[in-house]
Amino acid sequence: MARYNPKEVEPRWRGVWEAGEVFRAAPQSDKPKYYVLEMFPYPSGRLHVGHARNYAMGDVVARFKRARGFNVLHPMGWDAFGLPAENAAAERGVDPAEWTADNIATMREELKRLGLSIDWSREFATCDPAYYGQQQAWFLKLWARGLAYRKEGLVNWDPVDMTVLANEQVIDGRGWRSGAVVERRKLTQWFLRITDYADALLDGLAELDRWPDKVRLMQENWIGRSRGLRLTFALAHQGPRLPPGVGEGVEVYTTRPDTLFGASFVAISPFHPIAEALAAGDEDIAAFVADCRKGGASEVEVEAAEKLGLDTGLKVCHPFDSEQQLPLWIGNFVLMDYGAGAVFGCPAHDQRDLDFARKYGLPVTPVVLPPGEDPASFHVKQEAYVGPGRIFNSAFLNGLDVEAAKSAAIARIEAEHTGQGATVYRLRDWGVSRQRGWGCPIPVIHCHRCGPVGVPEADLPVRLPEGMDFSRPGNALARHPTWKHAPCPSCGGEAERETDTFDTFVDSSWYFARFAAPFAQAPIEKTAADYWLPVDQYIGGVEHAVLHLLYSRFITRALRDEGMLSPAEPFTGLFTQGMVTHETYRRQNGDWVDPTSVEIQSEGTTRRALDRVTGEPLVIGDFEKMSKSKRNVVAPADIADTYGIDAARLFVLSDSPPERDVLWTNTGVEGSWRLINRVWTEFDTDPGEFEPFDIDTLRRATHRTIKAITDAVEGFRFNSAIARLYEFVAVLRSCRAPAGDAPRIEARNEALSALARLISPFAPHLAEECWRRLGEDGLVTLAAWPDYDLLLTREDEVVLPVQINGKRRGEIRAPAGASDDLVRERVLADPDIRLRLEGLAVRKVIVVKDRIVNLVTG
RNA sequence: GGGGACGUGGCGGAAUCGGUAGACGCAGCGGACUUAAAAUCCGUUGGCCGCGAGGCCGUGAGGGUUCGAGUCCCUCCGUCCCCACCA
Repeated sequence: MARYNPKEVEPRWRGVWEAGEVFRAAPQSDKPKYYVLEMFPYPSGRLHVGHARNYAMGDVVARFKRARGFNVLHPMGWDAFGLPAENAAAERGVDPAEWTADNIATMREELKRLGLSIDWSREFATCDPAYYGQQQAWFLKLWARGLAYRKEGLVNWDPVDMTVLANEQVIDGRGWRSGAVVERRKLTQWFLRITDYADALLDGLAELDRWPDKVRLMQENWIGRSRGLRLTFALAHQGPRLPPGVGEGVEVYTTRPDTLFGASFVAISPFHPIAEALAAGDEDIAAFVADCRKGGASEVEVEAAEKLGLDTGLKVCHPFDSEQQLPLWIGNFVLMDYGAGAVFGCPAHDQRDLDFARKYGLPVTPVVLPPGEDPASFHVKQEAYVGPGRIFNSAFLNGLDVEAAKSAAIARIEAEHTGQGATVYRLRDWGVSRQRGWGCPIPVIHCHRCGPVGVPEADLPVRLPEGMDFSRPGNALARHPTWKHAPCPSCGGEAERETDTFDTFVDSSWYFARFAAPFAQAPIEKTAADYWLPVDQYIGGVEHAVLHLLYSRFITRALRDEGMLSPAEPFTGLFTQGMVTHETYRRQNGDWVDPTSVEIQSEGTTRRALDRVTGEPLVIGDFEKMSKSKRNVVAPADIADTYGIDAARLFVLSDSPPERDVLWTNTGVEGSWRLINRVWTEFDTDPGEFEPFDIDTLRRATHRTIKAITDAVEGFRFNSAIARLYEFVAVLRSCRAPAGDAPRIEARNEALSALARLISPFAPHLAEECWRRLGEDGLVTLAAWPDYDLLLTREDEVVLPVQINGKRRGEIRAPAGASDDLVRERVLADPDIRLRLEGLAVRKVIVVKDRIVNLVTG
């Protein structure tokens, strides 16, 4: 009997798996297919236990499905373009390609040590020209179909890093890396027409019934479909003529056409063409517009920013009454890129308009009468009324309810041809240009004569050049001395390459399709993709709930419409897992301390932390997401040496339900390590040690455990599944068969055989070792999942708690499935119960079959 | 400001259909083994009262529905997440 030694066992079995190529997905098969995928990692350099948890979850699913008879695809790749590589290049002078390749090499080894059942033959990185070249190919197809276009748009510009930032890279109005205040700048950018798919993406959510409701709701809100009216307020030709370039009217969008008679002003964005035209001829307006543009678009600034406006002096005509004129304001709160870039203000029924009106002394005319209010006395004071009611003060709309009035107002405007009903989305087209050197080049050449021309397919991939200079901020690709010079593919004349690269979200919006045939000569090999897609189970962090998951859904639909693949949705099942957190420790001076240099002392239930070396007392902080800055990162390798990878896998899966955060503790890992040793002990016991046991009891426990764990894994309740393993091992240690007792040995072997297979998805190395110890020839990894006998999972006799008026007062035994009459008889005959019922009249007896009995007294 | 989720012992959590609240793990306490420690094993561990049998209370707070509520409904408190000047 030898102590289980993971340091020896784990690498040995990984060698066996690798030599046998047991995780290679068959290109086709009689078995049903199952595609399980975890969001691929950015090669940041080191794996931490948060990665381990994510991939362990996918691995449990992959191993389980394989055992259940599926042809499983479980691949791995690298989301390898992005800023950290450029930062490393700037700080240390390394080549981003080399830095990335080194990190991949390190992390690949670390991932392999986790014992994941991955088909490594399909591995690729998004920075491989073979991958990004295919991305360029499909981009050109989308462009040809009009799904990509160039447009001058407002972007977040980091003036220090000299690049566009995505909204999520702007934190409190500052660039996430430079800390510089982000500016709004007009820049010509490439966009993908995701808004063409807004309806499809919204409606498609209804079918994603294996997605968390939360994520579906977030996407729904992000797309933000609203129905309303676009209408034009004609400019009044008053006094002096309209300034040049202003046009004849102001188009606005509203979801409340029912309140048009309550309008008291129209406001345009500082970025509106009319504002720009006016600014050209008026210093005050120019100053105001410039001031507005300076303000950051960040949440905090917006929250704090005052609603500011400037009266242009121009007037517009009310659409229903051209006699009535409204002032035209410029408002700092009006967004240029939503709706029409202009609004009409109805202060009585919109809080923001009300605040604005009060500030600038504009009229407040209520037009919706709340139920029970008197039209003569109803006034809006400091709070706008946004509820339902009857329309009044509104000519032909009077007396209608809000919804009817909306329809009536739209109908009238449409009849007069001054506007029409419209659907507007919060979703904007996806700006994919980035002024970065370490990304996928946008495969376009700008010709002085022909304009932008796609690089011919034969010339793809457009490779990144070597020797880019990352030592200065800005776009290293654009300042490469020779790269951008290329002849026009169309006329052969002098031309320049596009120097922007794609947003890395483009790279990750189709990689799951590439895994079907990762080295094909086309972006997607349709036969392979149609076999494997959609991904049956996708697993990753909830932080990608909108962007990555929405972009992937969009690109999948766009490529489908291009005929490149068949399914509309890329991921039929989605699971968003929680993070791994760790307690934090700080010195008295505030410095963070690495957990490995902390010694925890316990006195009763109080804990103290001391520096392991100096003995200095430390402050114990909260559990927080593992991060370098707080020095609370734990790497799987740190645990592997002491307890083995299986213990780490078991712990990260057992501590919390998968969607919630795990609190990483060393003592917790020790608990998992204990389980591993207990399991191994059961396979390695001396036949001389035995405990007398009832065969039926053990068999029932075995079959009940198989059922419970099967159901738990199907339902992503890995923590509950592992709890059942603990219980089962406790049963096994009290059921040891004496030598020569064939029936008991058989029952025990049945139990051990099941245990090895049940624990295999969680602790695969241990399971193999146990399987071999059982004398089985093949790999437990390739063994079929154990079946259970439903009869054995049920009890013959059940214990029924007996309640009197809902309080538990005793229990009786009854055969399983006993009739209500029999149960009632037994309860009323039970001496304990009779004693308690003394002096009480039983008015009603409620029997819930095989569960509970409740006696109601009068 | 809008939307959503959650709240159960000292801690992580279980109870998936409205039916024995606290499975399983961690920490704690007591014991066995040991010269001793570690490891391992056994027992115990929601609170209060009681020598005991047992009783009472208990799932953030308050109400409601029900024979029966951690679970359903309403109000409130707290925590977390997402979006945010979206017209």
